[in-house]
Amino acid sequence: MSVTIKDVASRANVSPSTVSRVISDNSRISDATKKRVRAAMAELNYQPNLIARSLTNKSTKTLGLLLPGSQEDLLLNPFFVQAMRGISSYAKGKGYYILFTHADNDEDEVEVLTNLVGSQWVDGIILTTVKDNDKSIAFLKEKKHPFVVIGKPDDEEHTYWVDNDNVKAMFQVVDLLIKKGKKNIGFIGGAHEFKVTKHRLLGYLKALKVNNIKADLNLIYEKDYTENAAYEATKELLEYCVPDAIVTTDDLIAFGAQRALIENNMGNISLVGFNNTVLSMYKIPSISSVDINAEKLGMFAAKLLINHIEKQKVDTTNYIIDTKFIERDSTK
Amino acid sequence: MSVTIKDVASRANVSPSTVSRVISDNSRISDATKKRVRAAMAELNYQPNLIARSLTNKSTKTLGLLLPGSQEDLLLNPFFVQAMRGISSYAKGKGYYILFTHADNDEDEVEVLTNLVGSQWVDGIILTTVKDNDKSIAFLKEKKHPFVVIGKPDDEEHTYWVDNDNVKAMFQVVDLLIKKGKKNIGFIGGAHEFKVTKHRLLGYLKALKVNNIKADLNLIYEKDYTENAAYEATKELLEYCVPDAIVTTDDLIAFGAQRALIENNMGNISLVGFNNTVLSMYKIPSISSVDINAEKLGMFAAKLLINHIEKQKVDTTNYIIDTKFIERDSTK
DNA sequence: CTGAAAGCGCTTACAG
DNA sequence: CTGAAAGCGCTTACAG
Repeated sequence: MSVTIKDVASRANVSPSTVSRVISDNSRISDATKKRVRAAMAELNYQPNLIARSLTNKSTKTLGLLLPGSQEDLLLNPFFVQAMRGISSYAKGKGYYILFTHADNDEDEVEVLTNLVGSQWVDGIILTTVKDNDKSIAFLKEKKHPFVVIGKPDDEEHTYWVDNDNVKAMFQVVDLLIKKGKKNIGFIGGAHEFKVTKHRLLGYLKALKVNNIKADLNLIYEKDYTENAAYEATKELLEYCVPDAIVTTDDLIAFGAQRALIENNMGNISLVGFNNTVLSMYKIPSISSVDINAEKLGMFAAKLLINHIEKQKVDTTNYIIDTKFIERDSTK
Repeated sequence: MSVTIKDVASRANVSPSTVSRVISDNSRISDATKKRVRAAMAELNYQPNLIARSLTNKSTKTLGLLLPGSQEDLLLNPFFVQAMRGISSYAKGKGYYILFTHADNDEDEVEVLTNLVGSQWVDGIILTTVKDNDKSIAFLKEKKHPFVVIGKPDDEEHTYWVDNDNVKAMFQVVDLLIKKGKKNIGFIGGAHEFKVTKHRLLGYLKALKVNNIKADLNLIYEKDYTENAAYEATKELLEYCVPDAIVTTDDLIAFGAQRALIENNMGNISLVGFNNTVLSMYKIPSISSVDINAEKLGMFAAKLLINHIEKQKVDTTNYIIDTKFIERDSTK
């Protein structure tokens, strides 16, 4: 059916081995032969069969991307698409394909990974969320299968990972609010099981402590990453007290919080989102947020993984991607 | 390194051929042998190497998904993630993997496809947007490579595709608005090059015609699929006249339109979005929208493609996915 | 500088 | 009911 290395060989009057060497631009092949073979390839419109190559090389040049399946709406968070774009761009530049899979639920995740690793489809795997005692990480470590994780894992030393400094990023936000005279600051985060929630909460607590403000657990909520869960949490919070400000771990959460605030005519209470999604800019008032550079997170995840796979000497096991506070009307 | 069919064979004292037949549950193998071989597979934790299998079978059991790269923000539209989820779910159920690639720009698209097809990585390809004289479609047809397209192509008869009935969906929206007494209705769509914009515009025009309202080109805008482009278009529109209602081809566009309306104290003008994204529900006023069932579009795209690849007899070359008008405050 | 041969891990037509 | 052999399309150590 399609043209193979043999067809090229016979057309150029050389052996298949020679054609293969021309493809890899082996220096021991004469220029004359190279020219002839390349002409034949062009005439026949030859493209190497990558499956065959993968089998001999024991490398598929593809990366597996595991998306979370646990929470229905999690995937709708623009973070994932942005990270995917970063991953995809970098991988493409290095000649890698991306295979993407999703888990249906938490238990399913390890099963998906088992199949992926066992089938030998991918050279390495990118995990997009991290939890405490993460089972996927444990599994891949045990299998000694190359992987990288977006988010800070338990074992920072022996895992490849990329992340923002979420503690610091949230610390700066809360510290700034305190400097502006806010004392009573609410915290509305995503589910506690995710490391990212934990780290941002730590930054919040640290800022309070540094500024000698006692933390009040009644001001702290950890729910789902949805607009509605955040709306409900904020209503609860408002029943408890009227805060000076509310910080959140995601713009979607900030949107829900803003809705509750506006409903209670408290639209002027300071509010901060996270991840700086497009729509935060267009809210009324526009919502301050922290740009976490999701695309860059993806790019560096791919970079770290590919370096590792190709056994480049890597001087680090992780990258910390910079964040940036974007101030808008909601904190002015 | 990893365990192969040979290892299983020697452990079970049979030939590799027999092991292979047990894997495919060939009926000519005795139950006793099957049991023995399966035990060996379990003990050794054997999983077939799918790359090797692909090479012999000339089928990779993976589908290529091409995402648009032309417009930076297009991908942030929740539609794509929802469609991806549908594709991924269906494919997973049928034992297919998804390879995803993106084009950097329009010209790049055919090049990406050339590589994908030539490398023989995928059994079929899913295209997620359709334009007039779509080059990607032309290319895949010429190569006779199996593919399916989300959106209605030029050649409806000889292409596999899934789509909503966008003409009808928009017709119903506009017809309803007219029945409610609106006459002067603005239309703000995405870029004209996309079929989907065209079809929704057709539905708009048809509804006007059926109701004997003359179309006014000054009420019609076709810009990018971004909040901001829509905001600008709406401002322009408002300078021209004060409409009774505005229909759009996307929620993101409706968001931008709403912002312009509210700024001009015209928040009470009827407004309709499209694609029914989560946030439309939480806008103030909440925005009516059309649910296009993106996940179902994805599922049926995968279904159609897989049927085609596996040469199931398919009684149709396309599926029309139902839409549903979700009425909210913006049209009450 | 080039070729023949072996091998990657499967599947399947052929033979018994 | 089972096995030996050939083949899928590459790459590379070995030989010359």
